[in-house]
Amino acid sequence: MSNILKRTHMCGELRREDIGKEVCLNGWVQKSRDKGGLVFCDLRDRTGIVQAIFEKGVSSDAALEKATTLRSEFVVGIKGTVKEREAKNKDMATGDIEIFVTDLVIYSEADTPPIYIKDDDNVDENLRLKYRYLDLRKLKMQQNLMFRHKLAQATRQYFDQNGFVEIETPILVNPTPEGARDYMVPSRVNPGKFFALPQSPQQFKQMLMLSGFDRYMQIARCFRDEDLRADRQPEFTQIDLEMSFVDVDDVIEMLEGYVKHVFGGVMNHQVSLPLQRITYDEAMTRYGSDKPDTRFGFELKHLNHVVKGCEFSVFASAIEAGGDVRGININGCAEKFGRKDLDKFQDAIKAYRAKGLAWIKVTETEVTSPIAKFFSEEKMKEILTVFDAKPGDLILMVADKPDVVFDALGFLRRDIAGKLGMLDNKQYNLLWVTDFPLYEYSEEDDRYYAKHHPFTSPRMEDIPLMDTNPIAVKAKAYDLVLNGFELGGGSIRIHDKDLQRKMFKTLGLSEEEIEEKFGFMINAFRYGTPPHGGLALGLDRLAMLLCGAENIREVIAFPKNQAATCLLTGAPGPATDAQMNELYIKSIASKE
RNA sequence: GGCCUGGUAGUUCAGUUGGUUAGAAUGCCAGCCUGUCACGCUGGAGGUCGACGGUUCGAGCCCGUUCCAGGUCGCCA
Repeated sequence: MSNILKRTHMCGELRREDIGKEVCLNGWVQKSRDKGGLVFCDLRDRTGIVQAIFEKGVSSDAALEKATTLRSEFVVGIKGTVKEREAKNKDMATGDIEIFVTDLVIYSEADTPPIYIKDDDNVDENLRLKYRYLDLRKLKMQQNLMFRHKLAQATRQYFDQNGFVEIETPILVNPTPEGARDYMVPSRVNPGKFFALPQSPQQFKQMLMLSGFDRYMQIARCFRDEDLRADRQPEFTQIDLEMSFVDVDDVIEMLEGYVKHVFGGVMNHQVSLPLQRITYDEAMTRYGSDKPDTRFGFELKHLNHVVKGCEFSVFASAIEAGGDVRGININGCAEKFGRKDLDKFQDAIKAYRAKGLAWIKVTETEVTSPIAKFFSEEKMKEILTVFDAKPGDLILMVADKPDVVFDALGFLRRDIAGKLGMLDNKQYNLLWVTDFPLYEYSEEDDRYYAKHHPFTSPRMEDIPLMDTNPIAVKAKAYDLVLNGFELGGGSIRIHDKDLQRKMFKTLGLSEEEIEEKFGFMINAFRYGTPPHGGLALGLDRLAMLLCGAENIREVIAFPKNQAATCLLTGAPGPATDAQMNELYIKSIASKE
């Protein structure tokens, strides 16, 4: 006969209405308090915690005796009666009731765990990942993963209701020459050849459009062998979708419906549509970022026309070299930040290759600035006018190459807003950034790369510029941004074989490379291709932001650490000589 | 690859100008306790101060090297 108690309820669900019921619960001992003959035991499962009580006369002698041996994380089953508490606990959801236990089964005992099973411990990440199975016992982690489940359910529901078909695409794919580093998988039956794990299902979903599936979606695992960040894992999950016979507005409209559905459904937050749209150029000039956080101001101002040819050589020479002078007005903070703070700001933006930070403090009576001596009173007034400066304001300026200026100021405005407590995490500022450049230029490699990916369609009117002025070509590409985080991005794709070939050529691919890597695609376009486009959203990142978590590991059950290893299992591990031989891999190149 | 922060008891941390036997809280162990819920009381165990080297009469502390972790820049079509 089984000694497993048949569960009647979950721990965290019991309430006043259940008083009088006979219940069976299974779970982990959160904490046991032996008062000497009277034993309190907090029992935990994924729904919450409930107090059980063992007392002479109520509990069997055997149960009472076993109860005194209970320690944290023992796994037990109890049978008993729900009663109203003598002493209620307002801080517990189940605080009005407790279980008077008649019978106790100890399924397994537990050593003292190396980490505490409670939400607010700030134990080392190392230990959390090594003992992930314990870390995941925390109610917070369980709630995060259950939230993620709901998010995925809501996602499937919405796209199903809108006629999307969920289709799985391969995990073993062809290595790609462009883009992120691939995770490589050697092929045993094809000596010397390799699969890659997909960075995204991009080409397969486009093939599905060619096949006529019309609307596709997939919650797809993707892999990129790049360095990790707080919001970046080497394997991650995308909500991937593609639609036929659409242009930019159609995809955006479909996604806005999704955003409303999800925020309403899992967050109980009403999103008003349509969402704000700004162009890439506007995002950069106003916020210094292609994923602007619009929960606060501090917008960038352009100063070139005012300070061009001025005596302050840093400004003048930056402009002469084709660069920019821009700044932000930190309203009312002239007194808030002292010399030390300003030095720290300057150090911080050096990470973005900025060389220095110029500042102006405005008070009722005077203007203080280390660069004031370079400007006439008149000029200074002009500068202040650009920033609409008022007494008490602090103005920060950077002069450098345009991208350095944007990066530095984009960082500063958000960093300072954070320091000033202006980042309200209950506020959800969603917006679209549109009209991205099709290309970006790499000085290092002296060539153009696709800013999004090489299947992105340029705006029709910009096609002639692909040969003459590539950097000016705008793409039918769009990103969805939430509070300064890129939730996802997409584009209308090229569906014309000649245009696709032209695109590859402008990226510097040879005929042979085009044929080898993308020949199937250009060939496929010959047989009737619907205009199509789509988008991919980062499910992990979305879950993270909606949970209010600051790290993506908080919403992934078994994440990798910063070195892209799994501390729980030790992956990646070595292969045996026999395995290596079978895969025709001779030796490991030394890392020099 | 660069930069920043950190590494001291099972855990989270403190550790002054370099100076006796390295502390606290919590956890753990034993005993007591019938209304606790951060239970309480009494007692106890628990340390290669990340590692190696150097300076010094003397190093947790200073110097060098290195390892590990987190954050970040580059990178992430």
